Amino acid sequence: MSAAMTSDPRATQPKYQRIADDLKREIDAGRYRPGDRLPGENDLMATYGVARMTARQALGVLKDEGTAEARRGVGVFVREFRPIRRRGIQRLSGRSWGGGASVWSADIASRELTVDQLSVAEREAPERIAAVLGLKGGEPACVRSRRFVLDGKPVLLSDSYLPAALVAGSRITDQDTGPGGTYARLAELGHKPVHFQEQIRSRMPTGDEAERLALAPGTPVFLVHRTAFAEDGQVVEVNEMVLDSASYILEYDFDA
Amino acid sequence: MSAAMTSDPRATQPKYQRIADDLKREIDAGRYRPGDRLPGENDLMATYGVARMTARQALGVLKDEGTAEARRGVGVFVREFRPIRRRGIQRLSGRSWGGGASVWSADIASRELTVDQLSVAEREAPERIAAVLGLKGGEPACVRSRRFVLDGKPVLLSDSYLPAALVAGSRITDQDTGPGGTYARLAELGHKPVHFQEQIRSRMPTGDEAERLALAPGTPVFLVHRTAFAEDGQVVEVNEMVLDSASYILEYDFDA
DNA sequence: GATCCCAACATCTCTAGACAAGCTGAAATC
DNA sequence: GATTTCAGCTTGTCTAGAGATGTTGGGATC
Repeated sequence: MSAAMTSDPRATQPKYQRIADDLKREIDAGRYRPGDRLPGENDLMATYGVARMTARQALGVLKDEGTAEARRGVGVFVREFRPIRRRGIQRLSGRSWGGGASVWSADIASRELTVDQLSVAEREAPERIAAVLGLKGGEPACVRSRRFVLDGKPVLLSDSYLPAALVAGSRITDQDTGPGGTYARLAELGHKPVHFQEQIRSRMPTGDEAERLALAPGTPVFLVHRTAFAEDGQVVEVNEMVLDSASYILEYDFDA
Repeated sequence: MSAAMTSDPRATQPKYQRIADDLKREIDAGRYRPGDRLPGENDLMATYGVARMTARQALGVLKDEGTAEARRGVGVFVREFRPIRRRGIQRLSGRSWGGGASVWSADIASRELTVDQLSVAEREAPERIAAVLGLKGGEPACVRSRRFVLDGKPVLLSDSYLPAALVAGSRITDQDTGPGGTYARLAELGHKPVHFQEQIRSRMPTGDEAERLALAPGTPVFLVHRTAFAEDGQVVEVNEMVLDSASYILEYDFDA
């Protein structure tokens, strides 16, 4: 979507998007600095010859992104803290505050974390997963369910879903975790995951979860729902994880 | 139903907001479930007697929140992965952070997250905080404790620690959240935070936390420990937060 | 000098249309 | 029966206005 932006400005791109891009470009170039006033609705109407709603929509893009903020009766201003480039590193560390054993880094290289239960199947995914993966009409998914242990203690349940069509005929189903695991295989198939989104919830475990993770009573679990996107924006994997909150802390780094 | 629309006994609320609230209420009540189709633009125009742009704006509120998604040519649907059951969920995404009205960004700005309890003091910080901040020998920290409410429900407790020497004489202690908040002030003082690290834990709340957040029994809390670094690597702020896990989902985006 | 009022200006809300673009299902065709 | 076409639905984009509401600064008043 954004690829066509720079390469083909003539392509049917909404006016409001073009105006928003122009503004962002000028901000990036330092023409407008944090705290500066941006052209307002009236300015954009005059400059670009568009209607108020269109100018508003353009400014709305910047507002939604957090790049700009409007002060009613005053004007639109560049915000002090612009959106980050979301280049975070994901780490799942065991215990201790200052960062102890990093068991999971960006390249998903696992150290002491090992798999002790594994099942692979091709079947229909739950509705919520299928929707995210873009599977229609009972199209099957490749499902890998795993349990991970750390120092002999089970700490993580993971269900990984991939579109079956994506991995048809490959040996991805046999792959274990590790540097040469799922993601490397996806890359070989031309579907290298380059962007990730994680949603984290917390709740009390179900009876089954408590048993499989050998949880002490009163220990909540993390639910991590990760979506992996390829370069073209396609969802190539959905991973649902249940983590023992007594064994894990989640760590994220990012820049302003 | 439309009778209530015409007269506004309470403060005049925008039509689009009222319509959006109606929809959200019905979703919360289970009248529309995830995956269900919502009334579209035409439906809302007919039901509420508003123009298309107004109906669109109402649906835009749900879209921005992540409650609903529109499929062009098809309709508007309740999302599978809603931020949360109830309406007050926030995204604490990396994206949001940097964009932030100091702390929370665009999302929250449009969603009435307000401070309802505030205390500022200069005192010694707990050991673990003082260590991270690099304070020695009882050097004091500036501590801002806040409780945030969303739609009248308390959802977040926040303790922010800054080296007192860093903010001596400034009015940072008076600042509230918002565009000109703590981070903007730090930037003015030459200690602009540029890098962040977050550690997330989950556990059952203490009695005090449960009371202050009005938690339902069996609801765990998130603990977010955020460290903010300036350009030179110095730690300029430590923020410890307790979040109602029933009201919040944490969301992170990152690239490989 | 201090206070109040107000006009100018900004964003916000809303209208009543219009056409474009994408999806779906049914009818027509092969 | 299988395929293609197309009408009718949907959301997306856009216009040219209008009034409401909030902010600001200057001028008149006290």
